[in-house]
Amino acid sequence: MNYRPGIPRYLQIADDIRRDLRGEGEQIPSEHALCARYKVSRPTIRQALDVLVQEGRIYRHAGRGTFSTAVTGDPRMRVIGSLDDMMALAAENWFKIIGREALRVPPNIAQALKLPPGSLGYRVIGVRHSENGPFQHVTAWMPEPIGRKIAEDDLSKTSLVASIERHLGMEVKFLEQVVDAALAPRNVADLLQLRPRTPLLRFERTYIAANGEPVEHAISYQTGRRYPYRVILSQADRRG
Amino acid sequence: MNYRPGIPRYLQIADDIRRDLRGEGEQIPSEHALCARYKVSRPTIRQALDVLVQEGRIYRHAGRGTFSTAVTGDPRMRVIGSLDDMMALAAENWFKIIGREALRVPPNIAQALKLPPGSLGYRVIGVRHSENGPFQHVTAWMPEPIGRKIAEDDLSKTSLVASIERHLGMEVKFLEQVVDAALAPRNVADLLQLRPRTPLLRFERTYIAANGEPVEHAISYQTGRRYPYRVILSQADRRG
DNA sequence: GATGTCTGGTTGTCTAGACATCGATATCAC
DNA sequence: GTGATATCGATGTCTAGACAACCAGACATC
Repeated sequence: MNYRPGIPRYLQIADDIRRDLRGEGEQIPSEHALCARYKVSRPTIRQALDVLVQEGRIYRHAGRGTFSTAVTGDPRMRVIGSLDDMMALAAENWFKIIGREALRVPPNIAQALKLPPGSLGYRVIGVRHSENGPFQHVTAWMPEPIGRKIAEDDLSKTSLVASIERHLGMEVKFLEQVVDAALAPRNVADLLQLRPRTPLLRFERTYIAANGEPVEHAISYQTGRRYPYRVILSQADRRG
Repeated sequence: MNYRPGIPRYLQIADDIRRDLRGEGEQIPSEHALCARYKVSRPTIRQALDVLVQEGRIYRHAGRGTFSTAVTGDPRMRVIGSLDDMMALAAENWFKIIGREALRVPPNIAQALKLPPGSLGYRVIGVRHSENGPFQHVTAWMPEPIGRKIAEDDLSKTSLVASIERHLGMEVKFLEQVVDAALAPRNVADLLQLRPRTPLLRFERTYIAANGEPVEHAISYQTGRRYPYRVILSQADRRG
């Protein structure tokens, strides 16, 4: 294998092994064998395998070996958190902006964004459409400096979080979310072309950067279409 | 530091560092300094820090240092997947079983559990209660061999998945979930002491073991109480 | 004052092993 | 045959470094 310079070997090896996975629970070569094949030391191989374990594509069993998981890859099934907008599973969808402006933040938003009460914020309201029509109503707030930076961006195709990450130069690392079921408010029902009092999913999300700073708070209503996702349970999740 | 035998050092070090985290975005000692403090080599320190990065408690910045995350620890806020029953956030809750029996599985359940049509399965129906009353209605199916093994377990205090993991000797690693909003069916509304046509969250979950084998499929209705959780977004999530 | 450069410290990647522990298999004793 | 034991190969943990890439701040230069 010829390694491309500038890219860590363990990532290149992980990519190579991932390509070869059959996804049928088969055993993959031992770490020692992979050392020989890729001509690297065992810690490097282990680092590559760690990536795949983290992705849920393989699992290890001490004393037995390493195996690929037999999870079928339903393309609609995404790992939670893979998208700003986790409802955006339709192949084609776009965001229609209804309003974007700088405003003083209401108290509950100020608390979520850790801003002083009465601060200036930036609000974006819009509706997400698929080829079948509108399916999501979003009200997003962010601190005013962030809003000013993304003000010129075209948000119809990219996502808010992607735009924020680019301007902030920092990874968005956490998503805190509250979900419940609610009957469609009048204005939302109108925009989503639904009868009033249709049951909807209501998400309240706060996106948080790696340093713990909240960067966006959004309230969204989704139509009752089914909303599938996959969670990879990790050991860390179980410690509580 | 005195290391306890039988427990990997990197885990003991991670525990020790975690205890000292202030959670205010402060810089923690450099890896070199930690090597000196804990008298281990740098790869071991890095392995310990990897655990904390994975948990979202710290983040690294190449060339600058390592910092604790300033995420406030709302105790109601749990990492998704931390519990079999993610609604079980109430300090006290218990599960009242309405029925448990071996039955032929309906076609949609057979598909989810990857069983041949018409196979024998094991069904558990119950209601989860908190001190405030019933809040969740569950219909869980599992393959008959698994059901037989857990048949004698007391499920009122433990969770189904914990029971399955113990009997199976394998970790449950994936959760595939579909969520939507629905109006309460009559029988569910009765058992949850709600008016008919109350909007409810409806979850359809498949729990999958590390080898890809489905071990449980559950359909549950939750009352409209708010349902908060935290997601740690990882790099792996973004590739999909 | 603004810009570029050097420097020290940090994390990122990688080597070449060592020993421990676990699990399945084969062998041996009964 | 059956059960205990030995063995072997697998992953798990750990050492003691090396060099690279990156960042911030000090310093010199324009």
